[in-house]
This record gives sequence, C-alpha cells and structure tokens, in this order.
Amino acid sequence: MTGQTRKGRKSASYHHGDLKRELLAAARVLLEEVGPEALSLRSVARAAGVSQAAPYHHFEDKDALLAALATEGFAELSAHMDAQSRDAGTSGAHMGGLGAGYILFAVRNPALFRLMHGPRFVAKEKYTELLETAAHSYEMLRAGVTACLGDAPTAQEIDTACTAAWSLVHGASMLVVDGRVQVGDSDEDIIAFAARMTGQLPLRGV
Amino acid sequence: MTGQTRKGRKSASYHHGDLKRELLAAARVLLEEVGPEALSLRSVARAAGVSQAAPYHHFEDKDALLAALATEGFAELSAHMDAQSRDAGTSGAHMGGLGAGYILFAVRNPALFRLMHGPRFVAKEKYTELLETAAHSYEMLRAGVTACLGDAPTAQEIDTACTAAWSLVHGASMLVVDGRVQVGDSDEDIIAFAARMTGQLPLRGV
DNA sequence: GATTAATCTTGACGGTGTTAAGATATGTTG
DNA sequence: CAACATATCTTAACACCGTCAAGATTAATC
Repeated sequence: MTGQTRKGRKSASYHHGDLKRELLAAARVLLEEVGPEALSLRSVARAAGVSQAAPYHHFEDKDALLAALATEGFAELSAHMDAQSRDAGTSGAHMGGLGAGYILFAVRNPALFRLMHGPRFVAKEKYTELLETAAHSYEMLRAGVTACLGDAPTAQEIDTACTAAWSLVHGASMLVVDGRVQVGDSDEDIIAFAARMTGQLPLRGV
Repeated sequence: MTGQTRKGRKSASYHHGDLKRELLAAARVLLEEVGPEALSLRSVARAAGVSQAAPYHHFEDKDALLAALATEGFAELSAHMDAQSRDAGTSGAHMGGLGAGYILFAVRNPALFRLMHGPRFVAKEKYTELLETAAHSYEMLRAGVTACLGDAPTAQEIDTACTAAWSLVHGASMLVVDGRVQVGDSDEDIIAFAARMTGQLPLRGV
C-alpha cells in the first residue's frame, strides 16, 4: 500500500524517472509547512515516496538540496521584482515596484526567504550557482536604484544608495516575515507598504 | 578526569549551585562557535560538565534556553544602542548612534543576532519576556527617530519613518552578517557604515 | 535527625543525517 | 539478443539529537 503507482502515470517502477525535481517540489511544500528548521531530509523522501537514502543519488547532502531550493528562490525573487517593476509604471519609477516585488516574494514564501538568507550558505564557496543567482537579484535592484538617482552621482554615492535601498527593502521584508511589523495580507496592502518604505529614500521619480 | 572540581572553587559537588547561568554562558559561547543551527543542547550540557538531562531542570526544553539567550541578546542590543547614541553627540543626533549600536551588536554577535530574529519564536505567546525585551529595543529606536523628525508630524508619518529606519538598520545588519555587504572589522568602519546608511533617511540633525 | 523537595545521573525511546552493501532497472556494446 | 556496465533505489546500520522516566544524591525544612 505504499505508493502503488508513485506518480499516477506509467507503472510503479523501481526507478523513478524524475526524482530530483520531485524531491525539490516536495521539499518546497514541506518547507513552508513546517519551517526551515524542522524540515528533515527523510520527510522529503517520504513525501516523494522513496526511501531515506534515495536523495543522496541526486544531492550530495541535505545542504545541497536546500541550496538548490534557495537558488530556485533567488531566481523567482528576480522574476517577481521584474514583474512588479514592469507593472509599476512606464517611466523611471521602477524602484517602488522592485521593492514591492521583493517584499511580496518574502511574504508569500517566508520559509524559503529565510532559508535563502539563513546561515547555511554564508561564505561557502561551493554553492557558486546560489551565489551567482543571488548576485543577479542584487544587480537588478542596483540598476533600478542607479536609474532613480539624480544626475552625475559618484560611484560611492551609487554604492551607498544601493546598499541603503537593499537594506531597507530586505529589512522590511524580514520584519514582516518575523511578525514584528504587521501588514495586511492582500497584494495591495503589501505593495502600498513597500511604496511607503521606498518613499523614505531620496530617490527621484518614485 | 571529567571536570574534577567543576568550577575550580569549592569542591566537586553533585549539585552545581549555579547551573542555569553556566548553561547560558556555555550556550552563548558555543552558539557563536558552531552557529545557531548546529548548536545542540547536549553539547551545551557537556560544556557545562553535566549530563544530557540536567538542563531540563532549569529550562522547559531547548527552545526555552534559546529564548533566554535571545532575551539576553535584546537587552544587550538595547544597551549597545544606548551607549552608542550617548557617545554619538550631545544634541539631537542620536539616530546615527542608535543605528551604529544596532549594527555593531549584530556584527559582534552574528549567531545570537540570527537566533534573536530566527523563526523559533515568531508568534509564540509563551515567550512573553522575550517579546517585551525585543519591544523595548524597538521603542528606543522609535524614540530616537521621532526626535529626529521635522515639526508636527502626523502619527502615520512617525510610524512610517520609524518602520523605515528600523528596516534600514535591521536590513543593513542582516546583509553584513550574511556577508552580502562587506564592511571593515573595526568599530570605526562599522560606525561609518552605519552613518552612511542612516544618512540616507530624511531625518533632521543626523 | 527525619522528611520533603530540588537537583543531577543513567538509560531508554523515536527521530535525524549519512554511509555501506546489496538489489533492480536502464543503457550500451558485442 | 545476451552480457556487461552504470545509474538508481532499498535495507540496514552508525552516531547524534531532543526528550522523558526512574533512580541516586544533595539541600532545605520542620
């Protein structure tokens, strides 16, 4: 009675076919259900209908699976920011949209957001793909901020403004995810909150 | 060879005398050594020279010990902010000092800072002391921001400015702790960084 | 000094990450 | 098609973890 036909299609096969993807999907769901601390590799394997040791044929260890999940997260974060900034306005007012996309992603995927910025991957050079994908998210933000700055800023001014904008948006996300700042659940509420926050920065055309 | 006289003073006694405090101290050290995820209650007990079950006579469970640690952390955070804001300047320019204290604390106690804002205690009403101590840290920041605002702000304006300031400082701390933003190790470097960040906010007299 | 309460230890339970050894399917080569 | 090599999955085991129950030892109280 354990699994029967595994995925419904085809027959119950000893080999799974696409276990790697299914493990990631199961982990993604479980992650938000039980939180990043309580997520066990064994429970992921159970959810995917395979034995406890099966994941080790697709990921080096638990951290590697979580790193893949976090990488997925950063890619989605970038996509979210992109989508929201396109919606936000045709002219140079992308900044509020970027922030809204960032915070929206965090609120909709709190456990994943935490995992992405958790202590598991700090300064571990082995997770290069993760680092690159994360860096890309930052580059998006940086481009948006630079476009919103006044004329002829120095490189240092750009740097400071970018780091501050990133800090503001990231901090706001964390505080909301931590429940330390209350915000309504609707997209509109969150977008309005993001606008209020980014509105505090000295940016042009927001 | 296991402990001999436990604390050096008095004799090797079956009863410890001040185990609760020693557990917290040992946990504090281990926390920064191995990180918040890898910290085990058993290792804390070993470091204190007692058996695995001894902590349960002083803390309900592992989370309770960590909550006590986090509470300690918030108290120190408040103290740090207070000290730095007093050093920062006699007039109304406390804001930069508050931020500097916040970030300094985070950088000097990264694992504890993470624990304090980790997912363990979100919306758990049972940790009331933690929540109150944390709230007090926020109130300090709020007072500083309110003092730095222009004349006759509405309650909403105060709220927005406070949340933004908190977000900025908190986010900057997280990004530095995560290694995503590089900053020198000296106090001066960190204080200068904090000043650059808070300088981006539309506050008076900073 | 006897009784009660507090503190600590030993030993066990189920759960976890991880590895080793063996079973089963897929792919390739004659 | 047969034989082999390889990838994938399973079972079993290891040490470690959080936690609890039962018993031993010390401190506090009457």
